[in-house]
Amino acid sequence: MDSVFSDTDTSCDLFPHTDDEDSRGSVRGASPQPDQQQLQQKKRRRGRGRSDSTAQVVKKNRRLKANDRERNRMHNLNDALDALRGVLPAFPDETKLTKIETLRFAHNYIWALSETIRIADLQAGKTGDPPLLLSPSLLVEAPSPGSDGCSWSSSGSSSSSSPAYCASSPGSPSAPEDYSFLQQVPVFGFRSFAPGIY
DNA sequence: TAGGCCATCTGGTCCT
DNA sequence: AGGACCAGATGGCCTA
Repeated sequence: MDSVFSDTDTSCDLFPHTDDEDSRGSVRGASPQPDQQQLQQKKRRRGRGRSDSTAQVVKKNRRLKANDRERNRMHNLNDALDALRGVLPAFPDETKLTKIETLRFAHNYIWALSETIRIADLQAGKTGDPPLLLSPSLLVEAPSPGSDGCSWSSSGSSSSSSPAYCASSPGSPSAPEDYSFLQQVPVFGFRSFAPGIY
């Protein structure tokens, strides 16, 4: 991963004498259309000499800065995705979830937890017990949201029940058998949940 | 080798 | 004007 970043970071600096179009043609386009190639050659020929005007330099610098920001933005997005992976129950085979799998799994995980709460509340209502937003059994049986503490609360947004769940749950890594309650939920099966759920 | 996944670059659009 | 966000394009890596 880091090597990839560093590679492209340096590649970012590998555009010392090319404007945007040139960089696209030479670096990205493995097989540009012949016409485009000719155009680019013409451009390059025309561009020799004084062509690297200050306007072009400014444009190039802006592009590089934009690339850098975009890279950071995507890194932030991936960090958030990693944090989400950390909160979700780990797979027994420890294969890293892909991005789309992470999102779908999170979706189903939240749904399953909501269902569990709903069912627990229903049962509490039947037995005459005081209705609990979060039943003790859920807190015992539910898998820990993550080993690195609770990131639910950091979102600080709409879901008011999540922090309570987190606060009551010791953030210890869960054994695979801890997820049995999730697998009882129809949608949940490790890796089998995914495509076409929503 | 084909297909999936990913990182990056890029230009366009919207927002501040 | 500059930054954030987005989608398309491209190439690399990995796996079945």
